[in-house]
Amino acid sequence: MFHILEKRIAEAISARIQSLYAIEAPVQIEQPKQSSFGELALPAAFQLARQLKKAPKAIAAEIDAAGGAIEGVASMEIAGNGYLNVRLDRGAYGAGVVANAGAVSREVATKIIVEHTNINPNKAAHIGHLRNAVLGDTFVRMLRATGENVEVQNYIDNTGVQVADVVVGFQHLERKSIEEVRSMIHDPAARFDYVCWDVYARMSQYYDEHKDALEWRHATLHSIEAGHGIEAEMAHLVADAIVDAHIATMWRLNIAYDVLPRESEILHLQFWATAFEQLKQRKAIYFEIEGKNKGCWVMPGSAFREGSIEGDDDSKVIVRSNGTVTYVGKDIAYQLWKFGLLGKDFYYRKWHTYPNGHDVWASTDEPQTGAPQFGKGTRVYNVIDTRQSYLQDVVVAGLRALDYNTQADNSIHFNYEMVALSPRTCIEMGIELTEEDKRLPYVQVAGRKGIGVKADDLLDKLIEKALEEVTSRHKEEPEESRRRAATQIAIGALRYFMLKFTRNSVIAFDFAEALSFEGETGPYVQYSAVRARNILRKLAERGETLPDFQAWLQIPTPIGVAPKGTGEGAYPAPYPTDYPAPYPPAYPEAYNIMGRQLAHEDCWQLLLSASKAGSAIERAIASGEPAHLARYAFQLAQSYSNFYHEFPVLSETDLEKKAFLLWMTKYFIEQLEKTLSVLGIEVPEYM
RNA sequence: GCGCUCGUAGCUCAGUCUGGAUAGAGCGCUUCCCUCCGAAGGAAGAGGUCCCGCGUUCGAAUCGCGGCGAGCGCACCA
Repeated sequence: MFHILEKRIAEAISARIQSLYAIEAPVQIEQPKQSSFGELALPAAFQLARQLKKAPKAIAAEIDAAGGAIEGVASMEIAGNGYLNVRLDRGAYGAGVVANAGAVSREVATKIIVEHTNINPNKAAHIGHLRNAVLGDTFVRMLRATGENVEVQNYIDNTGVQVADVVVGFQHLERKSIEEVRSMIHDPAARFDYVCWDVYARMSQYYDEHKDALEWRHATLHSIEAGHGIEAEMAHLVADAIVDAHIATMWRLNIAYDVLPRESEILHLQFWATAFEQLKQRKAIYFEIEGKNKGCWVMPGSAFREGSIEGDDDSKVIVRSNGTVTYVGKDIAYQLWKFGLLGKDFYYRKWHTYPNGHDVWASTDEPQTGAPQFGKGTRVYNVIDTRQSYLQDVVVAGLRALDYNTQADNSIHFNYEMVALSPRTCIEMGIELTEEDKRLPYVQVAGRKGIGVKADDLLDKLIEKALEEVTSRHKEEPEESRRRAATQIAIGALRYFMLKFTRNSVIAFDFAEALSFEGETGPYVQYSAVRARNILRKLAERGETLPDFQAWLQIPTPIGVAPKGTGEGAYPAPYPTDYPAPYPPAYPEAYNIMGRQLAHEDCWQLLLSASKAGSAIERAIASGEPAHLARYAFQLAQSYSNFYHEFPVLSETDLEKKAFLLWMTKYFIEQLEKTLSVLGIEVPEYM
């Protein structure tokens, strides 16, 4: 509804400017600084002031005087130094919202790929990984909410150094046999991902003290690459088990995947060999015959770095002098596959079925039947830490060098800053800090040192605290039900916490802050939905039913776009004049009632805010900031709090008013729940 | 050294892309509000050199240049 008005007003004002000054200008629409200024602000006069050499205020006055009424607009006024502030016609707007005007659905044929999570399968997930997964998952939900077809990929580096190091740790430090590792995996109490966390940290420390131990790593990597030997077997065992652990952890947060492309198949199916041929043929890379990169295939720095001169100083090695490919090389091949440009595909096997019936598939090198089609996207978002910007630039440069410019343009590094730990939280966790560290704003997470907060631990802690809070308020409810509510609250708190910061802000993770359920938090937003639902529940308990407000307003069903303009049809003018309209409304009864009820500021602000859910999602996609949608949810909840305190709905004696307040409550719930579901947050039954 | 990002209230952050109205929110602090649709809430208040300087502009937190301070990158690791 809101975007219809925006468009209509922009067009009308644009036409006025055209006829007044013969200037073709796109009209910008802003939100006024204060709600008392109206609903829309047009800074058009400022832009024209320069061209016309006239005071903005005078121009605004001319534009204001230039035309007749705009449908849906109650008044316009000149404010500040030349703003045109627009007040909407509340009756018309309200009637339009009830009639569900402007609802659109669309079908798309193209596919968007979002790659996120991508955790090394060698230890438990930590809070840094959570930021990645929550950002990625929320962005996926945002895209899907607007009708996009989205495929979620989680890349598994199951053959890399990090997995190898855990294998080395099990063999040489822990002296564990394959059978012992297997039995740990099968014993849920052993918490295999936690075991690996410690083994990895210990092994990293051991390398620091015994450089010759690196031989073990090399031997293990060699075995993994060759695909046989006890090391390779254990590597697969470890990686597969940890992938399962990550899937389980993320599922706790309502995060699921469609496909797991694995590095092992990229190797075995020779993805790189195919990409290598393409890169050589197109001369995107060349064989270096001198300098420090002698004997390597390199991509010149000029390909991916602005202002770089040809020379080997900042060129990037793609194939090492020993003939093995670097990570970036493999990533170029993978990116080509995502766009369907490699001319090769994986085979797939079903990896896991989620409790809701959704399947996640994994790549395999053996032919299988019955798998869906993956890859072949038209746009690709890679949710990756901003520290890898340089490498992502190289990947995109690879596409460009192969003349895949459209795909290069559609390769988006959805970057974000890291999650660190606040010094206070480090101390709480028993991590030793120097005096210098204590004065820093944050301390970096380091998997090699075992410094970090495990995702499952954090979630458990949140659930425990939420359960205390829930129990203190609902002793009468059964344990299972309280635990369910506590879990939903914990997830709401965690997801909101990860989303409230914009992407390029470093999060200094702090337990006290993350465990807070007050103020700008997920639980605050959930609470407003719970309170609204309570009203409807109490209504039913009293034996009353929710009035059919649409029928009350004499708006015909089925829901459709309101007829514009003349109000022809079943509701002839003249309409009652207690809420005068500047033009004949589509639904006179609705127009009157809504106009009357929405005269209350808190009602109007809530309706307006709630009606913007759709455009909030679109704006957040446009800006690439899930944080903006989180903020919208919070503001909508705040708006409801004002409404809630102002209007005791159930005790209202005026029937029209009560019907309106109940409808308002229901509409708010619908819009907030829609927004929360895009944020991946559920609303508990009670809290 | 080069590149990227950041510097806004005591703290944590929005706002900067696209310049415009008295610079916002949450936390913390000070005072209030439960005969209840559960206060995980609400009302009110104190709190700002938008890092500094110069420039562009009718107008700069926002754009440009130069400083200062902080972080992150710049492997034949991933």
